[in-house]
Amino acid sequence: MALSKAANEFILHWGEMGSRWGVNRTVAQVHALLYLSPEPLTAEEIGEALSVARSNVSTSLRELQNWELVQATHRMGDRRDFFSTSHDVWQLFLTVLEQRVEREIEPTIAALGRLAVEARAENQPEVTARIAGMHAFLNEMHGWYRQMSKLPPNTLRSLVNLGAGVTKWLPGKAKGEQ
Amino acid sequence: MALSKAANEFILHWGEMGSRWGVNRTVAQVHALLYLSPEPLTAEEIGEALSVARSNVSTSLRELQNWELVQATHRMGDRRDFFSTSHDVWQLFLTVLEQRVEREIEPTIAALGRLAVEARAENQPEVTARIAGMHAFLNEMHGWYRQMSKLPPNTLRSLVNLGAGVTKWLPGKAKGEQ
DNA sequence: CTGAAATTTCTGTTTATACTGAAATTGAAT
DNA sequence: ATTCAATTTCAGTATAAACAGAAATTTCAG
Repeated sequence: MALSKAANEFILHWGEMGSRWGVNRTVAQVHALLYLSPEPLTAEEIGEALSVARSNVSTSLRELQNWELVQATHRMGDRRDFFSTSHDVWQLFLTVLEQRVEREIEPTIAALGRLAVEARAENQPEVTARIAGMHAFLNEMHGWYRQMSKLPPNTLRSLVNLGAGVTKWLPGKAKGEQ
Repeated sequence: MALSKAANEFILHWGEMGSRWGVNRTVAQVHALLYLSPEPLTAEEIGEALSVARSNVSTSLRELQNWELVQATHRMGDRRDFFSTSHDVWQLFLTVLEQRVEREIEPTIAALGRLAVEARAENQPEVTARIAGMHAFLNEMHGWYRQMSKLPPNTLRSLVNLGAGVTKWLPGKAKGEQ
C-alpha cells in the first residue's frame, strides 16, 4: 500500500511532533498512519508502509494499546490482528490527556505533597514555599481538568468555542479580584 | 551551596518530567534550581549545585533565556551574570504554553492547512477528511487559547477555580446540542 | 499432537542526543 | 592596547534510546 504524498508528509510531521512531546517517533507515526487509514491495518502492512521492522511495529502497537489509543480487531477466517484508532480527534485528545494526567501529573502532585512536608521538616522556608506553590498550582489545574473531563463532550466543545465569551455570562464576582 | 534533600529531589523529579515532555533533562534541572533559589545564581554556582560542566550550564541557560523563562541580571562591581526565573507558577506555565504554541502548534496548523489542500488535489477523500479534521480541531483549540491568554490572569484563575461550575451560568443553548 | 502462521521477546547494533573539556571569544578594567 | 575573568563555541566522547533481526512463544488448523 503506497502512501500518497500528503499522507506521507502528515505521518512524518506527526512523528516529528511526537518526538518533541516525549513520544517515540515511530509510535507517533504508527498512530498517524492508523488515523489516516479508512480501515484497520495489520502489523505487516504498517511495517511496510513506514519501512520499519516488524518487531518495532509490534512494540509500537503495544505501546499505543497501553495508551488506549489503538484497538485490535479481527476478521473471520483470518488469524492476524487488525489495528485501528478512533477518527474522532476530540476523543483522541481526551484519551492522551487522561493518560498523561494519570501517569505523570497525579504522581507528581503526590510527590510534591511529600516534598513540601519534607522541606518544612528540614526548616527550609523558601524551598517549602516554592514546592508548595507548584503543588497548589498543579492541584488547581488538576481539579479543573477532572471537572471538565466529566462534562459531556458537546458541552466541552461549546465551552471551547465560546472562548473568552464565557466571562460575559458570569456574575461580577468571578471576574476579577484575587 | 549544598542542596537540601527536598530541593535535590524536587530538581531530580523536575528533570525527569522535563524529559518526558521533550525538554532536555539538564535544562529542566537548571530551571528547577533557579525556581527554588531565593536569589539569582551564577552559572558557576549552578554547575556546582547540579554537578554538570560549566559549558553545559551555559547552553542550558541560553535555551531557557530563548524560552523567556530565565533572565540574566547584574550586580555592581561584579562582571558575572546572575540568573533568575519567576517564582510565579502561573506565569511560568503561561510562558511555556505561549512558546510551545508559537513554535509547534501554529506551524503545525499551517502545515495541516497545506496538506489538506494537497490531499484534496491528489483525490484522496479519506485522507483529506482526516487531515482537515485534525486541522479543524487544532484551530478550535488555538482560538480558545488565544482568547484565554488575553484575559487578565485573575479572571483566568477564577475560571479554572470555577471548573465545571461555569456551565450553570450559561444560557441553555451553549450547554448541549452539537 | 504436529505444523505453520502470526506475534512477541530479547540481544546486539545503530543512531541521535547530551555532555565534557579545551580552545576561542568577549568585554571590562587598567 | 593588554590582561584576565567570564562566557560561549566546538569537536570529540559518552550515554541512552530506538531499532533490526533472530530466536522463542503463542495460537490455531488439521
